[in-house]
Amino acid sequence: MCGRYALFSPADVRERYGVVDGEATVTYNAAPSQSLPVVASADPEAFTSMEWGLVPPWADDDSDAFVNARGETLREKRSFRDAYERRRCVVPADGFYEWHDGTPYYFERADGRPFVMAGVWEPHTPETTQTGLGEFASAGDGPNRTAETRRTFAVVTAEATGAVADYHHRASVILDPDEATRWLTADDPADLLDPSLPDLSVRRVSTAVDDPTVDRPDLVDPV
DNA sequence: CCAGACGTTGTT
DNA sequence: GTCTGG
DNA sequence: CCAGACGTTGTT
DNA sequence: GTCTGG
Repeated sequence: MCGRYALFSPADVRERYGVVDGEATVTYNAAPSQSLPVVASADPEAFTSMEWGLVPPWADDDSDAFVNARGETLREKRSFRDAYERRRCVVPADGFYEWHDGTPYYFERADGRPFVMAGVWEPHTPETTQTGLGEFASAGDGPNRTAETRRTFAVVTAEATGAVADYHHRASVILDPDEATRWLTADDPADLLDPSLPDLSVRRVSTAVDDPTVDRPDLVDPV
């Protein structure tokens, strides 16, 4: 956890978490490297698209991207400290998937409501690549054009509690609306990093979810 | 001092 | 076995 | 998280 | 960029 989730009630997320701007597309199979809606501390009332897989400030490319960041050490680790201090975010979801002995399970809140997971984000500007060939350099952009800056994020994890602990020892940090506001606006909301999960229900789902390119509503149906 | 790491997950 | 791509 | 690739030569 | 290891 957490390496796959679903988000299909963005309107409910808006209502519960006070998100008034931005777009959020529905997905039943959100996977790392995809562009997904998050809410960033810089703009706590809007969905913003970011790529799942935080590229640390010192890294040149995606090969050092991190899907998760451990809450226990988030404040100290070089890869995440700066992001924790200045660039937190929350990641909206209706539920998440967990694999156990090769079988996928879907977890959602017992009350069926969507929630948000604690995250951190980091901007990443790819190395400007020089072709050295005039015929390519003249194809629209100046030779010293700054490459497009991407925004990348990681989901914060903690020790699993409750039903999830029977399946995995790690789980995403889930925040209720008040906690989400604090995560996005407080100076040092370290107390939120030692959470207990809300009541969750779990059900076995189809192995169709294994393939991260498959996206359809019945992925969350019980089997 | 410089070199090299810098991180997470699970390991049916 | 390990890395990349989604 | 899982799935799928993982490579070379010369090439009109 | 910054920290750790040697």
